[in-house]
Amino acid sequence: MKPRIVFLVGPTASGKTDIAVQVAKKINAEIISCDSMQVYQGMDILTSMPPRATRKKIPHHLIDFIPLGREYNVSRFRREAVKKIREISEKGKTPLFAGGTGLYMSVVINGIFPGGGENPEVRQRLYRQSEKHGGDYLHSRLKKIDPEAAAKIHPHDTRRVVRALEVYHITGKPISLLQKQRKGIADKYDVRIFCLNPERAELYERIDRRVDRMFSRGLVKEVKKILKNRLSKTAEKAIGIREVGEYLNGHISFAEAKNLMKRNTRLYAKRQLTWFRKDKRTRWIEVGEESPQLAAERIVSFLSD
RNA sequence: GCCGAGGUAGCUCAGUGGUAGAGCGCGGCCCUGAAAAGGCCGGCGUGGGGGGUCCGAUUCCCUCCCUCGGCA
Repeated sequence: MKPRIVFLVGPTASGKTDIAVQVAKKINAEIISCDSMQVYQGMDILTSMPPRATRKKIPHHLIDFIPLGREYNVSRFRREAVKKIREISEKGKTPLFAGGTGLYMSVVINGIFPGGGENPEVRQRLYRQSEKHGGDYLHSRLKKIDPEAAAKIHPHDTRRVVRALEVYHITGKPISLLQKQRKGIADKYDVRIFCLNPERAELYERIDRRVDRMFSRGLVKEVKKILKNRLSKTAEKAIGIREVGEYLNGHISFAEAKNLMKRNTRLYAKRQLTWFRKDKRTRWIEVGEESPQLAAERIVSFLSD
């Protein structure tokens, strides 16, 4: 029998943190965070980090361990996650991934393509060219070396066009070819995916409440402190940093900052849901007003299927 | 009460004698080394009510209602 790995995902503010802890207790699991922002240290309020007290009771991994200025990415996450899976399994426990970053989940399950490191110089040069000659210029170059990728990537999606060219520059192979050479864990493990799914209106209310709560818990102060650091490309993109920053430098009002944060979080939640709809193995868990314990019980009951 | 401006998408507003758009919102989607990022698609509408002119009105005319500003 294959060892089991459980993924508990869902849009932001859907209640993952609490439910994950309850599930972990019931199935003797350790939690591996699957969240691109919670890896960073110093963003407790901003990322609604699970409180230290709960992390003490149930071990949480890949969380709160990277300085704000250090670059972090899918590849590092994948490597570390795979290692954690092994370690937790060796202890006879179940790895329970909990978080909202769809790409990170997908890369753990489906693998990452090989040989695609970064080359900052090449990347920078490509972005400069894109600015100078317009987005279509790079896209037409991509068309020549990798028509398959070019057909898939929209010319305006500069980030992906640049990445495809960068990979070709580094490896001499088209990215579309490399991307077919991925090895995931799906065949070695019994992968179970659960996605928390509050009703949309309810989700948006929860998001609003959460943002309000962040402010009352001292978000402004936290962001002020964060902004004293040099931030990695990822960390600086956490929702709230720009909004609160603009408030701090007087460009927008307090109320505007708050509303923008709510709106941006809603848009983010929508994008998350699109990700989660993709994997057809996903079991959708409708959540409402019930307690985390009850939701966890329902999830655990599905595990014996 | 009088004068002026205006009532068009959920919101802010543009436009036209041949039944209407834009931004935001909202919905859907794509995604593999920045992913809380980046990108794509979708108009979702009794054009304030009623009447008139016209082949045809959201557009012109009349009237009523409502909102805002000024004067009383």
